[in-house]
Amino acid sequence: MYSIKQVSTMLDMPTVTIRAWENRYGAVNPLRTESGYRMYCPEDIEDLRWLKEQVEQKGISISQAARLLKADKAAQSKAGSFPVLAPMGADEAFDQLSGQIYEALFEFQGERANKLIDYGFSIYGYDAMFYKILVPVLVRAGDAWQHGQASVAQEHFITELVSRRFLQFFHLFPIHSYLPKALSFCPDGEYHQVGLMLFSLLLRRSGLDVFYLGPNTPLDGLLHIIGAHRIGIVCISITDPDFVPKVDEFIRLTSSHYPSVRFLLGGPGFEGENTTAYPNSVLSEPPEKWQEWINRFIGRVV
DNA sequence: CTTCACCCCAGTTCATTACA
DNA sequence: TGTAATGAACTGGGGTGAAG
Repeated sequence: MYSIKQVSTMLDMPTVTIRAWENRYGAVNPLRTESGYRMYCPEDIEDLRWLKEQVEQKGISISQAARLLKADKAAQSKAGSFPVLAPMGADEAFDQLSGQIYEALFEFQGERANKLIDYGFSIYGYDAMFYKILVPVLVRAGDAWQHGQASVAQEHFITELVSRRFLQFFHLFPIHSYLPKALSFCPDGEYHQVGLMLFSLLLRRSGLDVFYLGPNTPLDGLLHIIGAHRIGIVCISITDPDFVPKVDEFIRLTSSHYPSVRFLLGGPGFEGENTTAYPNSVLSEPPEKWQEWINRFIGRVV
């Protein structure tokens, strides 16, 4: 949860304007502390960001944008808009929603998938949505593609849409300037970014400023970025061991210019022995331990 | 067609009070 | 002491309608 000051900084909006939008148009309805202070959840921040975009980029008046937002939310909450979840355990509910999102995406029903995802965020919050619902969607899409049960187009469509939803959250978390900046990417030719994206999001949520370059990133020019922006940690993910020599060479070159930069290597491409000249940089922890690893890392650098 | 007064909308400022 | 809440008031832009 975030204070109005933090939201103001994140969205580059004066606090008075945020209050005016709430009081005049009911744009958002943040929770309050016992003393009456506003506390904004990620969904409130997303709503404000959406409203700001409508006003600034589409020229819609704030009153009209707020009406659109309310109408959209009312439509989403209408009975029948979403399958009513039968009484069940949390894991079953996660599996069911994850399955519904996957099936919608598999059928290229992007609008429906987005509404299901919005619905999930409003019900379960973002932690559960990431780990219990959206990550399984990505894993299932990857498996289906590998086993020939999904086409390349379907796998790309699913990955693209879910990735966009992930990356929206990059801008929501406050940055702690005392923490090192991170650069994360998959080298050119490597297109599988799911693990990298998840890890980068965790870094971002922990307060690091993350330069997320995504998949298929040419290595030329990265040295300049690392120097110009004083990058402290470089995260590289590959699924294919064939990329290891190229990555090793990049690390060697970067370390010769910037010895203090720390490298973090992840993905199936680094699994197994003797795949890289920098085995100490390989993140061997499973995804569920990544947050603990980051907490330990931050504890060491602060 | 132009001018002017009026109104509405949206953002901002200010004063006051209370909390962290 | 800085931050946040509330409410009133101010400001500027834009739309509208009457009068000339």
